[in-house]
Amino acid sequence: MRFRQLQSAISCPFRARKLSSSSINVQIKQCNNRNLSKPVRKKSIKKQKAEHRVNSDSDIVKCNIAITKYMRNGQFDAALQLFNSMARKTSVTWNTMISGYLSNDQFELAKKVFDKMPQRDLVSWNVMISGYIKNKNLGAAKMLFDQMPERDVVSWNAILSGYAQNGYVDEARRIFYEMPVRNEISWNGILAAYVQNGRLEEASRLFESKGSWPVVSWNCLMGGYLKKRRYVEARCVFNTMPVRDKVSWNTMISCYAQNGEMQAARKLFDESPVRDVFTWTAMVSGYVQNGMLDEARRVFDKMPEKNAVSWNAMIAGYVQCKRVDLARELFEAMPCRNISSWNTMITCYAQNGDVSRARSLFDRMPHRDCISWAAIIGGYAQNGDSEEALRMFVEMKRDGERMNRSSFTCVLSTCADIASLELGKQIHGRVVKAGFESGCYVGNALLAMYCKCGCIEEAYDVFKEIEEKDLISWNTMINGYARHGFGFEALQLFEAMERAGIRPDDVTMVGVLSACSHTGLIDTGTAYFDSMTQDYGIIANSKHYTCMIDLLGRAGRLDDAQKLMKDMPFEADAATWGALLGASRMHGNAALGEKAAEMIFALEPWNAGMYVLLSNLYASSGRWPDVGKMRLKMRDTGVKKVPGYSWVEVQNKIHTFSVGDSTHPESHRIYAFLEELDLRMKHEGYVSSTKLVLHDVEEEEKEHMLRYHSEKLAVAFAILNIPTGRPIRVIKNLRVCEDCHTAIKYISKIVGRLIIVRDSNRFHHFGGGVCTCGDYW
DNA sequence: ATAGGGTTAG
Repeated sequence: MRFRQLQSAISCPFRARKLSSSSINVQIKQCNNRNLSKPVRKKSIKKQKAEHRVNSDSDIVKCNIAITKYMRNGQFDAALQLFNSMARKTSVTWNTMISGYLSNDQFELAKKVFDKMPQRDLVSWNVMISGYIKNKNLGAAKMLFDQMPERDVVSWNAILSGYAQNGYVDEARRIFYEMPVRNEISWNGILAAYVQNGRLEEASRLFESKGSWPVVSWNCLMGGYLKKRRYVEARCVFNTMPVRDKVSWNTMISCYAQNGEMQAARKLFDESPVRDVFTWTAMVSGYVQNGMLDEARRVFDKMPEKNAVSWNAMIAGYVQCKRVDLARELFEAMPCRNISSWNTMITCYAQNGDVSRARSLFDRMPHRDCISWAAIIGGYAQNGDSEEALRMFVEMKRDGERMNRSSFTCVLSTCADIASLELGKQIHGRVVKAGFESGCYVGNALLAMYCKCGCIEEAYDVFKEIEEKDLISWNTMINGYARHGFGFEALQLFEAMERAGIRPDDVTMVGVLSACSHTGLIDTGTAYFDSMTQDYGIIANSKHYTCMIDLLGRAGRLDDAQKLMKDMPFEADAATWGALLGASRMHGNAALGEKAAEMIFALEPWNAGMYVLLSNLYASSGRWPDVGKMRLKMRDTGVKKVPGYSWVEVQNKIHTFSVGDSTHPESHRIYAFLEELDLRMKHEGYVSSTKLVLHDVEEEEKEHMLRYHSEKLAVAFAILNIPTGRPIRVIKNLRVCEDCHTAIKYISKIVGRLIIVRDSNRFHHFGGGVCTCGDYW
């Protein structure tokens, strides 16, 4: 019936031209000759006679099919040419044009066709509604939905998914209950609404409330667990689902890959009945995320087909390990760059100190989004040019990048990553001006920024101001306290959270357990660990186990820690072994430490930090031949020790220091001050822990080397340049060295200052001769 | 036979 809606043809402007029916067929034939493969052409020649006869309905269908094909090939000009040449059209013809333009990201052209269309049918409205949603204009979509003369289940499903994609879960639920007819896509729509917005408990409750879901819904739920890094539950879904399609396999492979279980991922990759770009890309990014760059590259080179995501994953891998040249090489070779590719490269240059290259890419890229702006702003901030960073921030507004909540959030998270407190504070000011302060999203970003910049009190002030705190707000604050070594505050806040009736998730519990570990609350920690599954349905992941092993290990219960590790339902990862290693070192169990270190080696042969740690372990017991072996092994595997550096922000400028650095203009003053401090420290009883130096050198020489570590230089510089009474905030890219840690404790007492050091793992608040980490990290 | 709504990777 619908095919016969020929009304539209009457008002078609080209009817006036009186094209003969044969001329349309000629047109089709030409198109076929130019663009279609041989078998199709043969067929059309065979049928040529029939097509010559009339301008029939079947001719129109043939044209429609041809238009669809053009559109699928991205040839929307050819599609338009054919469309224009048609004397008669059906509404399907028009709808095909609209939908084709939309799938080619030509929203404006689609809208033009929709507006010009003489008689719209249900499909036209539905297509346009989803077009608006895709174009991030939910308001306009809703307007069309309200305007349309009649709605069917597709219209309702489209608007439901629109609400879901824009975070309006409650609205989506209302739509779901309001709609007159529901099909399985509607059910999947409401399920996806929960999943996409991180409300997994509701999703799983919904899922269990009803039997028989289509495979898409199983995939949706599994993907939700993947996004939340709840791999155990994801695997459980995978094992339970009655039918599996390609997406199911791909999702499960991603789960393993992201959880660092590359062998399991590989096994599933081999077992999977079908492999597509997603499958291959999941493997590439899995290897990348686990630092196995060579393996990633091998898979990447073998891929039968690559898209932008595959290229970007590989490039990001090179960026991660600072292989700037390889990253650039791929970026220049890739045929299908998108915004993300440009953004990755900009970040790459910015993080490697080449802001001018970053800027030149930024200026050259065809389109910018808020990530691009955050990357370039962060680049300037990170390289000590806060003025230019702020100027670009203003520029962003002028460029039309909407200063919405998400761009604030973006830039704030950049500030957090690079710990650029001054810039963060300036942006905080602008957030207040824009009236976004009390909102949850921006509030959480501000909160995280202050936590990561070492301002735990300011973070709490922001936390208090957030009107409707969500799970993320609580998690950020609890984990912030825990990472700063304020275990007591973290636990208090957790109790407040329970009183407020907010259900904790796995992330919350990581904060809680590590707080227990830092405050030495062994029984409390054990009780929380045991109860979290029963009370909240949270299945312990490797991070929870790592906290527990840390907790037991710290208390010297190495046997219990080992037993817990054996009882884990999955293989221990490097972080878990790392906790055991730390405990072994603390309690002088060299044999166990060595075993742990070797396990970490096996799991992460590229982990340079581990070589150094193990070298130190050998060195501390005078096993110099083993130290030498380590050095050889490092050279053979091509692992490069990441150079340690520390930085500190003074009056809007970031000052960076590396080991034995003498390039800073105030170098002489800094060294003189350190000499002076050294004398006073020794007077107080400080003895440098020379046993930790990697090399077998004379005692005096060792002491000399230790004194020049980057964190000490940064601290000394900061004391000299930051007015008394204000805290000193130093950031280090690696873990703080043990000797420096001891020294900074003394220094904090001698100069009477609060010194906050953020290292790659946690925060240390030094004051009055002690540190909040309790000398264990 | 041709047009519309739901799931996966950076």
